[in-house]
Amino acid sequence: MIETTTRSVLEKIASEDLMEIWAVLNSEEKHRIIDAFSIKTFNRNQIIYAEKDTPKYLWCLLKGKVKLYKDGIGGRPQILRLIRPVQYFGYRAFFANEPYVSSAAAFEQSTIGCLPMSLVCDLIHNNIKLAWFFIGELSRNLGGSDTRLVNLTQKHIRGRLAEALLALKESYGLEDDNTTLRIYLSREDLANLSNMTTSNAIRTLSNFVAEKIITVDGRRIKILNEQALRKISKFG
Amino acid sequence: MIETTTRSVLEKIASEDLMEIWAVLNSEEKHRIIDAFSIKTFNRNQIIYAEKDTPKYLWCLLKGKVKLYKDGIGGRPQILRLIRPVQYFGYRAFFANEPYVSSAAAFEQSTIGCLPMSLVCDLIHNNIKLAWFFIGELSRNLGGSDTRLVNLTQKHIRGRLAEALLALKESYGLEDDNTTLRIYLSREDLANLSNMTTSNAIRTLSNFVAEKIITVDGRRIKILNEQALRKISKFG
DNA sequence: TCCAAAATATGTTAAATAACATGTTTTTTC
DNA sequence: GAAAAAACATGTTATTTAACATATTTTGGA
Repeated sequence: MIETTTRSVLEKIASEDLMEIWAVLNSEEKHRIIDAFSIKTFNRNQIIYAEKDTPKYLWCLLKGKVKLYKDGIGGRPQILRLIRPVQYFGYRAFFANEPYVSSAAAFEQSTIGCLPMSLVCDLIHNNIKLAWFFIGELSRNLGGSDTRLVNLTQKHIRGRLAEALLALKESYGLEDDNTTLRIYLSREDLANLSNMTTSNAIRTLSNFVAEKIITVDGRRIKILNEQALRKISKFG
Repeated sequence: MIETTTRSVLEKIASEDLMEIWAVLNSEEKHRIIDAFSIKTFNRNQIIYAEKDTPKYLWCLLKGKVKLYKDGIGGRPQILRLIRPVQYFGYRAFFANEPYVSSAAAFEQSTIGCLPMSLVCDLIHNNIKLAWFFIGELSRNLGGSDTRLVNLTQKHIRGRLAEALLALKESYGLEDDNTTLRIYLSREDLANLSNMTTSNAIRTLSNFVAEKIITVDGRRIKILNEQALRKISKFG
């Protein structure tokens, strides 16, 4: 039964982040959520929703890693945002009352919960705190998007790649060795994150290795000199 | 007295857009707004607020034209959004609980109302519709910002300039002749809107004139062939 | 009205980056 | 385990765009 599954998965997650949103609800409302909440598994590179789709659900990444991206000129994708557990996504277009302008896909196998937006709207009407949660999230995302716009348009290749590596660290953290990025991206994804061709991502990555700023072993990237990365990112 | 001024200016504006937000308030709440509302005039190029400032007010453009922009590498500004009457702005950073990441300045002499955000927050707590208004605005802006990111990074110069001209038409409309843009931007502002150097904005504008897509008379731009502009913008 | 400053215009050169070509390695699939 | 496909790597060339240089025109003050 879905309900049982939901409960057990949610209990395993046990994240304050996840729960703090719903903490404001009363017991009856919480039951409505648990009943409506369904959990799906997405495989590596599987699309969760696509541009132009009609938004219906609030998605919640429970486990795994997800990218929001948008296909541009000639279908060239640009990664817009990185989603980590436990974050909500996919609600913007619904709130704007438009079709999705971007797509979501799993970087790796991911466990994702979803809740009908109609229910979310119902709950917002009775819980101003839920409204505040979304106002805050949207505001932070918009600030990030504006900053990213300037960074991606004005920085040179090295600056953009350095920034992307720092963003990956920020979003997904490091392994226990405290140097290895806890995400393994293809060179293509790395390029789509940094607005450059795959060839240039490979080349620039090699340059960073030659300069002993990072090491690369397949898709495993170790950050040796974060200070240098910050400098390159800042200078542009 | 400010109150009198406020009333008289607001009566002149008489915009449904402006009022529909506050329509949900009761009489006592409306009085609180009118008392707290103050109206300022900004001259051409005058800065309304600057990056890193602490946000305190909800701004409302009553008359004139305003740009939101962000200084990037080497101080090169990028225009992020165009504000027209009657639109609200400057609230995002407050809601995100961060300093401003962008600045606002008047393109031309503008009349702008402002209201303490603390009051806005108070009102939101009692009026879920006000919360919905901001959720909607933030959501539409975020979608626009994501789309703009891809356009500015992937389109070539001609595409970016064509897009900028269409955006200017969209935001500020045309004069009575139904061809002349109702805004007179410097080539520099046009460049900062389209992510290119001033020289390239001038050059590309000249090319469009040579191709009979537009005419230029000083800062007065007439759109002769909007279809062509759309094609150039779309192709990239 | 004249001067200085800013804005506009245009040509030339240099730098950054994409596009293309080609080979190698790794991964997937049957 | 072999074949095919995908990913990675690297060199070369072409294109796009910025940077620079230098006039010319317009604008805003004294």
